[in-house]
Amino acid sequence: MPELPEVETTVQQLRQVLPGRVIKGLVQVEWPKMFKTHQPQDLNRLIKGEQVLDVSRRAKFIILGLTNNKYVVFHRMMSGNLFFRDLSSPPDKYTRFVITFNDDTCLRFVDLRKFGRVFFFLKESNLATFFSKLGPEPLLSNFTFDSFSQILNTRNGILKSFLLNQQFIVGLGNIYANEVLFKSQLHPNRKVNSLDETERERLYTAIRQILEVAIENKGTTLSSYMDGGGQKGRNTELLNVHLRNNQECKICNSIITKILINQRSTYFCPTCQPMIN
DNA sequence: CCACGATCCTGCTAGC
DNA sequence: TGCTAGCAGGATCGTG
Repeated sequence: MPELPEVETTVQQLRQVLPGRVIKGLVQVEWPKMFKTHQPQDLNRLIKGEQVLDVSRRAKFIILGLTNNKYVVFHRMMSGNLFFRDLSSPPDKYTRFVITFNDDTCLRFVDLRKFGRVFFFLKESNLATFFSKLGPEPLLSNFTFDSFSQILNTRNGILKSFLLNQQFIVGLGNIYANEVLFKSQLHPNRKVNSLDETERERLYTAIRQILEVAIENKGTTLSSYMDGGGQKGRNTELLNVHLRNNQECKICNSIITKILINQRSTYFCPTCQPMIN
């Protein structure tokens, strides 16, 4: 899926076009399993006539805030995209459902692998409950080094797995976890509780820098990711390790190595990220 | 608490 | 050329 930078990019763009529009209906539902809280026909009835007030993000979820305290939440998982289109624009392949608006525009959920998910909530409190198990947002000011360090204190698993677990910190996926570890000069198989103060600081700083730069570049496009207007991200060429196995490290010319951690491909430089414990 | 595997899907590509 | 195994940006659930 899109990770935090790709979700944030989409949210910023949808925020410019969706607020103020009135929902006409939910149509062209061709994969009902994506709807996790309501049947599509019920959701159609619940959102019809409501106006979009705002578009926001929590972790990798995209939230449409509607009138009457209604919230539609999307998760794009691995291959999902949200495209704002005119009704008359050419069809997007792999469109799984469409939310239409009164002015003949629409929002298309396009998702090759059909892993994407849709949720609906009827009060902000229910939305908060839904998000309650998520860790902190790494780019918010309340994500301080001290708070991060406290989370690290309670863990003793593998570092890469820790970064991918949304209960501890949200927004990182496989690409950016690999890139963050490279920038931090930390081996992905390090134990979380083995990091000293300096290493924790490097990790904390890298998380924020990697994500911020990726957002500035409107995300990373590997194959299917596109932003809300159907544009590719520009961050791809900045990748230092992800998908670069058997290529030279841009810093030290060592050969980038690929290993598996939790069934996920993990790329690192054995020289810049030595295994010490 | 943690690790690991299976699962949900489709398409692309590397290798034979 | 044609087939197939393996892999892909994520998350959840069950088992040990």
